[in-house]
Amino acid sequence: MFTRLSDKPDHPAVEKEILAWWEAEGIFRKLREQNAGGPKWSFMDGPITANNPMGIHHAWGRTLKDLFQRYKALRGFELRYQNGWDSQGLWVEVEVEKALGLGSKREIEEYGVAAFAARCKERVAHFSEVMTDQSKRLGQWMDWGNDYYTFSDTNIEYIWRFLKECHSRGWIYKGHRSTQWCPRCGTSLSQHEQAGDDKYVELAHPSLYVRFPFRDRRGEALAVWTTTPWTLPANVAAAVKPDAEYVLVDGAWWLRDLKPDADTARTARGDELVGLEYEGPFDFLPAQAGVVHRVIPWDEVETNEGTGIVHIAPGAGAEDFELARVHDLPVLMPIDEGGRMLPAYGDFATLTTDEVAAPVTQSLQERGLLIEYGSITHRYPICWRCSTPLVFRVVDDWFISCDEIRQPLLEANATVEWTPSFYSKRMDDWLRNMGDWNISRKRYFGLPLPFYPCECGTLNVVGSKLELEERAVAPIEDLPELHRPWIDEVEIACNQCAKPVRRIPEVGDAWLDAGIVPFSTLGWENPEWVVHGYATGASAELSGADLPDHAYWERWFPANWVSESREQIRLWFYSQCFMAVTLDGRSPYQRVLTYERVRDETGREMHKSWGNAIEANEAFERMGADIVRWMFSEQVPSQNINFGYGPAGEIKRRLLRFWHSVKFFVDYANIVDFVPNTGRGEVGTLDRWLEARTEQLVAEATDAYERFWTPDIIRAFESFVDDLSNWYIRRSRRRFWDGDTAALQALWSALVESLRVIGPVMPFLADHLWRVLRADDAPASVFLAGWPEARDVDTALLEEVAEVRAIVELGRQARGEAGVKLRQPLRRMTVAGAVHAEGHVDELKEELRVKEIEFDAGPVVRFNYKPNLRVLGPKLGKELTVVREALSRNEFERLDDGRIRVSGHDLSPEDELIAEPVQQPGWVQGERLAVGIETQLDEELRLEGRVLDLIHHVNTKRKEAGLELTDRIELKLPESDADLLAHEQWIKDEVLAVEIHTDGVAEPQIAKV
RNA sequence: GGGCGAUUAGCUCAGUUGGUUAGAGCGCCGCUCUGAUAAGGCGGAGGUCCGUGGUUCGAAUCCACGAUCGCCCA
Repeated sequence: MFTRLSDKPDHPAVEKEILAWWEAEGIFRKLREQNAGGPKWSFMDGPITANNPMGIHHAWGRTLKDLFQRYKALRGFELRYQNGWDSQGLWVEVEVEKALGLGSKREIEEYGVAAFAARCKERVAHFSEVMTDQSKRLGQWMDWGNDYYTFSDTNIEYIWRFLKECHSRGWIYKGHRSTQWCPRCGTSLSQHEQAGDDKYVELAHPSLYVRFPFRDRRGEALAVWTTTPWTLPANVAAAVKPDAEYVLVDGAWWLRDLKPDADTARTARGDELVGLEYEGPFDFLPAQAGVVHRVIPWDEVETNEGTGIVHIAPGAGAEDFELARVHDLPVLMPIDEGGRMLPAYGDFATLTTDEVAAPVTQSLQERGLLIEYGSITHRYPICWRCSTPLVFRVVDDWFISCDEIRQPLLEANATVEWTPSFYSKRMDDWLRNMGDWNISRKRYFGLPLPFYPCECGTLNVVGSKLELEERAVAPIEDLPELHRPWIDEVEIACNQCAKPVRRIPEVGDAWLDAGIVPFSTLGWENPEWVVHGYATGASAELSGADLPDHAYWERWFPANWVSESREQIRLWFYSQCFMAVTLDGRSPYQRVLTYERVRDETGREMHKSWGNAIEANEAFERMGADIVRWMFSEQVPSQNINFGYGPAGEIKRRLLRFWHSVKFFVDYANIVDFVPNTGRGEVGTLDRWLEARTEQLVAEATDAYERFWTPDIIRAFESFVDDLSNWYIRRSRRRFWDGDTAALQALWSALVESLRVIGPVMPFLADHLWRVLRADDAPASVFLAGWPEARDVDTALLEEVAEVRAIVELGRQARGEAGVKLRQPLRRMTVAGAVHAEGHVDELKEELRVKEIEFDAGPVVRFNYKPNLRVLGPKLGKELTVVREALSRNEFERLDDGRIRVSGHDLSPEDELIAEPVQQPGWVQGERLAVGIETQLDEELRLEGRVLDLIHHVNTKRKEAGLELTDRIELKLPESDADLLAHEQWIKDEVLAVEIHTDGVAEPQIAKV
C-alpha cells in the first residue's frame, strides 16, 4: 500500500519530518559513502560572514550551491562539501562594538584588545552555529563540523606566505591615501561602509570667498571659494579649468559664467593662468615653510558654484590628493586622528576643524584677503556609527602593486566560463582599471599583517609561524593565536641589521582572508596530511577541519565551479584569482555562476526599517524551504528577484498539480493493490508516449543542469507536469478506474523519474514523495538513487501526439465558435492536413465526442503553399522574394513527380514548402491543420446529450454527498427521464448505480447502498 | 567621463546559434471537464518587442547611433 496523500502538502511540516529522517537514517553520510572514489567535482564555497542570522538574500546563493552539489552527487561525483565562514575583520568588529556599546577605538582599547578579540570570537562562534542550523533548514547538505574559518592560524599563515611572495617580487609598499575620517571614532571609513543615502545630512557650513594674490602681478589675485576654512592653512595650489574663460573683477579672477554682469576690461582662458605663482593664505605658518603655491589645470573644476577656481589642500581632500600625485604637490596634513590642528599650524594648533573656522576667517579679514563671508547649507557625509561629520585625512596604508599581475590576471580570466557570460567582461573591466590593492586596516580583530619594518630601511615580511618562532627575539610558546594583542608582543630580528623589530599595528583586508582559501583549505605544498591541521588558532574548538597534503590540493584545485553574488566580482572572485595567479599562475575556478539582489515582491529594496524585509527563518516557516528554493531557481540570475509571499503562493498552487498527480496515482494504485514493476498489462501508445515525454524531461533538465541555468530546469519540469496531468492522466482515467496495471506502471515510472530530476530543486518534497512511491528494492532516498540514464527520446511519437492534441484544441475551438457544448455528442468532424493522427481516431472521437471523423477532406478544404523559410532561405537567397510572391498569388504548377514548380524552381512540398489549409466557413484553422464540425443534431444525439447531462448531474450529487470513489448507489429518476433508460447500463457504469428506477421525484435522487 | 547590462501584453517577466501567426504567470472577460485537481481546463481581449538607421531573402534577436533606467569604475 502507498501512504495516502492529503489534499495539499504542508510544506514546513513535510520538511521537518524529512530533516529528522535524513538525520536518523544518515542519508547524507550514505550518499558520500556511495560516491567516495568517484570522479571529483570540486566546488569551493565562498566564506559567508558569521555575524548575524542568515538573510533571505543568503538563501539564494545557498540554494544554488546546494542544488548543483546535489545534482553532481546524483551523477556519482565525489564532492568535498566544505562550508566556509568569514570570521574576522571590520564587520565583525563593528557588530561587537555595537553589542558592547563601544563607540570608538579609544573605547575598544580601554575595554582591552584581548577581551575584545574574545568577544569577536564568541560572536563568530554563536552566529556560525545559528547559520548552520538555518542552512540545514534550507536543506543544504554540507560537511558541517569541518567548516573552514578564515581566522584559523593556518589560514593566516597561508596569507603570510602569499604576502612574502609578493614582497619577494617587490610588490609590497607603504603609501598614502586620502580617506573619509571620523574624528570622534579616530578611524577611517571605507567607501563600502559609507554607501547609502542615510549617510548624508543637511548641514550649515561657513562660505568664504578669499583672495590669493599673484606674486608677480601686482593688484591681481585669484578668487577662491571654500566651505572648509580649516583646510586653508594646508593650501598648496589653486586649480582652474583650462578651456574656460575667466574675467578680472575688482582685481580678482573669476570664471566668467559666475560673474555674468561683470563690467570688465580683462579676460583670459584658464590655461593662460596655469603655472602662475601666488601667495598662500597662511604662508607664515611653520607648516607652510618652503611651499611654492601655483595654479594648476583641472578639467573637473566646478563651474556652477563658487568662483571657478578651486583651492587645493592635498592633505584634506580626496580629489586634492589625487591632483597632488599628478602635479607632484606637497601634501600638508593639518589635523590629527582626533580632528585637531597639529602643532605646525601655530595659533590654530589643538583647535577642532569647527573651532578653527572663526580665527581663520578673522585672520583673512585682518589681512584684507576676505572678499565675502556667509553660510551655506548642503548635504554632508556623517559617520554611520556616531553621526559625526566626516573630514578627509591622508593616512599611511600598505599596498600590493598590481602592475605586474594585471596582464596575467586578464589571461587567467579568459579561461573562466562565466554564467551569465557578460560578467566575464565586467571582470576584465575591473582588472584593467584596478588600482593597487590597499591591504591594511587600522583595526584590531583581523589578519595580523606580518610586516616588520626596521629603522635600517629593511622591510621584514614573515612567511609562516615557524619563521616567526625562528626569528623571534624571545621564545613565543605562550602565543595563544596569531591575533592582536598577543602577536604585537613578538619582536623579531631584522635580517639586515639584526636589530629587534616590531610588527606594524595594522591588520589586513578581509578579502585576503577569503582569497587564500583555495590554498589554505586544500593543503597547497603541505608535505603531510595533518588531522585537524586546518582548525588551528581561533578556530581550534569550532571545527575539526584537516590540513590536507599537496596531493589532495592537486586533485581538488582548481574548483570546477563557484557561485556567489555579482558584487563578488571585485571582492572574492578578484581576491582569490589574484592570489592564485600569484602563487600558481592559474585561475582558481573554471566556471562561475553569479546572481543579483533580492527585492521585495513589488520590486523595492528590502529594508528592516521599511518593514518589507523577510527573515530567512520566517520564509522557511511560512512558505517552506522548498518554495524558497523553487523561487530562486525559477529566477533568471542576472535579474534582481522580487521575493515574497505572493509569488510563493503562486508557486504552491502550481506545484499542487504535481501533488495531485501523485495523489491520483496513490488513490487508484491502492484500490487494486498495485505493486510497481510486477506483471505489466498491455502497454498502449499513450503509455509509450508518457515514457517518451519523461525521457524528454530528463534530457531537457540534464541539459539545463549542465548549463547551470536553473530557470530551464523549472520550465522543463512544469511543462512535463502539464502534459502528465492534462493529457496522460485525463486521457487514461478510465483505465485507472479499471485498475489497468499497464497504466499504473506507466504513471508510476513517470512520477518516480520526475522526482529524481526535480530533487535538487526541492529536496524535501521530492524525498517525501519518493518515500511514498518507491519500489521496495529501491534506495531509501531519492538522493541515493542516482541520475536517470539518458535514453533516446522517441521524438516521432511525441510529434504524433502533439498533432492529436492540436486537433483536439481546434475541435474544442470549433465547438466553442458554434456554441455546442462538449457534453452534446456530434455526428461528424472533418480534419484536414493531419499526417499522423489517423491512428488516434478513437481517442479523438472520445475527446471531442463525435461519432465519426473524416481525414483529408479534399473537396471541403483547399491548400495554399508557403515557402519553408528555414530551408529555402539559404538555398534561394534573393529569389525567395519572387517565389514567395508567386505562391501568395497561387501561381504554381504541380509536376508529375509530386513536386511544385514555382517561377522556375521545382520544390518539394514536404520539406521546401508548407501546405496550409485555407479558412472555410464553419472551419477552424491552425498551423498546417484545419478542423470542421457538423453541428446538426438528430434524436439519437439529443438523447445521448441528455444522458451525459444526467451523468454529470448525478456525479455532482455523489460528490456533494461525500461518497467514496467505490461507493455504489441507487438512483431514482423523474418520470420525464424515463426515455433515458434506453441507455440504462451506460448510466449505471458511469455513476456506479446498482439500480435505477423511475419514480415521482421532481429531480434525480441518489442513495448509497 | 569610461565600462557592463536592461527596455517585450495592464503588472511581473521568459524568449542561447536570425525563420512562417512573439510566449508564460498574475489580472480582466467568456465558456467548461471532473469517480485527482474550481488552487483545474479551454478560449478571448490586450503588443509600433524603447527610438532611428543599417546588414540580410528575412531582425525582438546581429551592427551603429540616440533615449531612459540600473550597476561597476573614475
